[in-house]
Amino acid sequence: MPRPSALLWLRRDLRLDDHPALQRLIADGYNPIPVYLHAPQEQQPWVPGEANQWWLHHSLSQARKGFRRLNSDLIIRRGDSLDLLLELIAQSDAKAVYWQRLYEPAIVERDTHIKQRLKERGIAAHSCSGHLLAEPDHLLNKTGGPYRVFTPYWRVLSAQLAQLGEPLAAPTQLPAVPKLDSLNVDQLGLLPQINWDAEFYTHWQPGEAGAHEALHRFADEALSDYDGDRDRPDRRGTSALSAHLHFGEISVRRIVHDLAAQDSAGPYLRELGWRDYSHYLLRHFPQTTNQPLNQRFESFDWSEPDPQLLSAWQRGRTGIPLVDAGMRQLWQTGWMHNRVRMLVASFLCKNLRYHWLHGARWFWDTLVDADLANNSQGWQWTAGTGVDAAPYFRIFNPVTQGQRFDPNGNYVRRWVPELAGLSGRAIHQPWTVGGVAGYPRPLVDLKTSRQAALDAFKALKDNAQARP
DNA sequence: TGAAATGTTGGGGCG
DNA sequence: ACGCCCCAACATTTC
Repeated sequence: MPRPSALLWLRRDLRLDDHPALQRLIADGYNPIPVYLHAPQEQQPWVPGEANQWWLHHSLSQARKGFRRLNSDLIIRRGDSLDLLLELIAQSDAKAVYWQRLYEPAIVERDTHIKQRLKERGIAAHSCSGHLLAEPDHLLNKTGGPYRVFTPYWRVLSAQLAQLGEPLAAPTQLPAVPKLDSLNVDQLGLLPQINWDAEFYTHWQPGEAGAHEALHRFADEALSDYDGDRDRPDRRGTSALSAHLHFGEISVRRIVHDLAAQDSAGPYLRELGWRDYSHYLLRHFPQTTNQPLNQRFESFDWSEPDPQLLSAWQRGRTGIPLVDAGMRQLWQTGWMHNRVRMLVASFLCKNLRYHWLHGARWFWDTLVDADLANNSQGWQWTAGTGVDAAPYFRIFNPVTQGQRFDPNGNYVRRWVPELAGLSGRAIHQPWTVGGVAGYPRPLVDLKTSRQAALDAFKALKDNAQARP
């Protein structure tokens, strides 16, 4: 008797290597039918943005090639996930569905509902771990609540890394899938309508092969100097694995496994810990995609955004070189160096005093690695409204930061070519040499806007004390 | 995973 | 020789 089939419902686990859901499906005696169900509407109100979709298009194409190379396929459909699953089950006589768990609130709710509906119909539904280093529900402090500070959380998580287990090898062959209708990736309409992504292609190689290439590049060229170079936007000191990780083209366990042998891996593993922590926090505080975790900030006096100022920030025309360099790098490549992300965020939330959601929404649309957990926690961290967040008074000075982390001005020079002629010292403060034709004067004064932010935060604090 | 203001210290110039 | 001032360098405090 032939083996029965089961659906392998791929979502953001577009890989063959170290794929627990795939391996468990096979171990349970099924033939996998890999499917991708396009249903962005189910992620309201955070429907994936443009840059994210660009990456998804290419990641899906690569994943489909990967499965076909093993004699399998990836069936692509669009609609309502539950309807599509039931339809596929009827058409293929599949007996079970396997998938890898995700932690965004809307997806958790959907998956819970789907699991229940499938079980009612006698279809086995198995959600597997694999996206994170640890299941958020399994790490709690002594009082049974979630860790609200990163360091104790990381102490516990990092102690568990030794017991992560070996990554599961990719299959070398898969059974053919039955004849089923499938869309082409093109038919999902994921690529932008305007020619905005042209430069993306020179920076990124979406897909599992590109993910492993990036890991090797990082391990060979950057990991040993990571502790110092990760803060240098003028160098290739970071892993640039974020988008690959977001789409599950490589598993975080694979990364830890391949890097942990190197003595210098510690600081990078800690950054992976921050990734897990963001997902952990989102799982335990699902409202933080739209609301401040620290409720005191509900009544904070954010400024009403001036559309022109907001647009200047978005497109890198603020007159602050390092801020503009970062925002242009984002617009042109779909990515921004992490230190510069903190800095442009600090500028928006503190110097302009705009609500962090304005920044979070822009990042959501323009980052190829846009990830709801990382994005929400990152913005709340900078705004000072989150868990273990930067205190309100920690306001970056983009001039000082530029002199410290882009000392020769090469990063600014690359992304703000109007300033290329200035020296390393003047390039972070062109107004001190009379400005540069074609480049705006600073839209806000760093000193006075900083003071205004401090005053606003102080008012919030006094207000809180006034009504205990 | 800050910055700026304020405080302290110690060497050197100078009367 | 000594006190005084200046100021850089560093440390501490405050937001």
